Amino acid sequence: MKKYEIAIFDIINNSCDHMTVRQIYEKLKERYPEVVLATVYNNVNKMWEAGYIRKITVEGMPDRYDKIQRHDHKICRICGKISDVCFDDLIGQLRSRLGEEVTSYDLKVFYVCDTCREKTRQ
Amino acid sequence: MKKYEIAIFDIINNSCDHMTVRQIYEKLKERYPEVVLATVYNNVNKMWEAGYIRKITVEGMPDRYDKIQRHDHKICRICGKISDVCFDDLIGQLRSRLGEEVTSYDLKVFYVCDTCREKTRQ
DNA sequence: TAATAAATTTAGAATTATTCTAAAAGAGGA
DNA sequence: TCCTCTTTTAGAATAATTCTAAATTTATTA
Repeated sequence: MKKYEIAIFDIINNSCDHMTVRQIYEKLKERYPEVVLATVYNNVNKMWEAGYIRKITVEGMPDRYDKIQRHDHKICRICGKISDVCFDDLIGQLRSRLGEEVTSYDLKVFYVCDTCREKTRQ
Repeated sequence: MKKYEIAIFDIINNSCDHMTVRQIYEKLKERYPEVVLATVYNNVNKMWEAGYIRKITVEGMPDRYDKIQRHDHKICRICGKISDVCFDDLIGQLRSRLGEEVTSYDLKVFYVCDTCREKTRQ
């Protein structure tokens, strides 16, 4: 039986962050100090291929993993913080433009978060 | 005067592909065989920071660079091919939902290209 | 124009993320 | 128990990217 798959799945699903493999690994080590980084890579890759989790890629950062349910992301241009945000589902519009072979989409909105706006203000 | 900046900028703007640093470098070497990879990294980084070019990041691929003018991308789920596509500008909608601090967005549509659909069919 | 300052380029090492490989460890069934 | 299949591990390998310091080029200015 897979020892870590469920644990990793839970970490991804119960965090409001969007965690990198390294962060998942650190978190997992709190409960299983003996676990190894490659195991996390193995598991997230399989789960991602199987469609249980979502991968989000932002320029200059390592890949992050996220729960699967539909939502979008806003990313602070300055500090890179990623937050969930949910716009209307565009899949219908996109399909009517491109055809049925559209399977999904990825929408990231860049903005400046409150903290960074304050800092820049002075 | 910068020797390579304009050349690199032209390569990015005149290609219909979305080139990786490596590809830009190979292309640039056709004209300047002595150029070095780090130079391409230096230049694309500066141009990206200055906002002259766009960076596009897709999971599992190295970063790619693109012209700045507004457009979206469709990416084949199977072979990874990236093409330009232009949907209506969403910036207004996004701002009205999130506020004026929205600066830009990135929309990628995943689909299955004709070639890959054929292959999968059999 | 010579001297100096500033920016760019280069070479190569260093870092980081990720994948790969082969061996070790588990688990379940015959 | 023996065998097979899967997961985990350790660590090497790869690939993308950044960093550093030196060399070269370009710009500035006295």
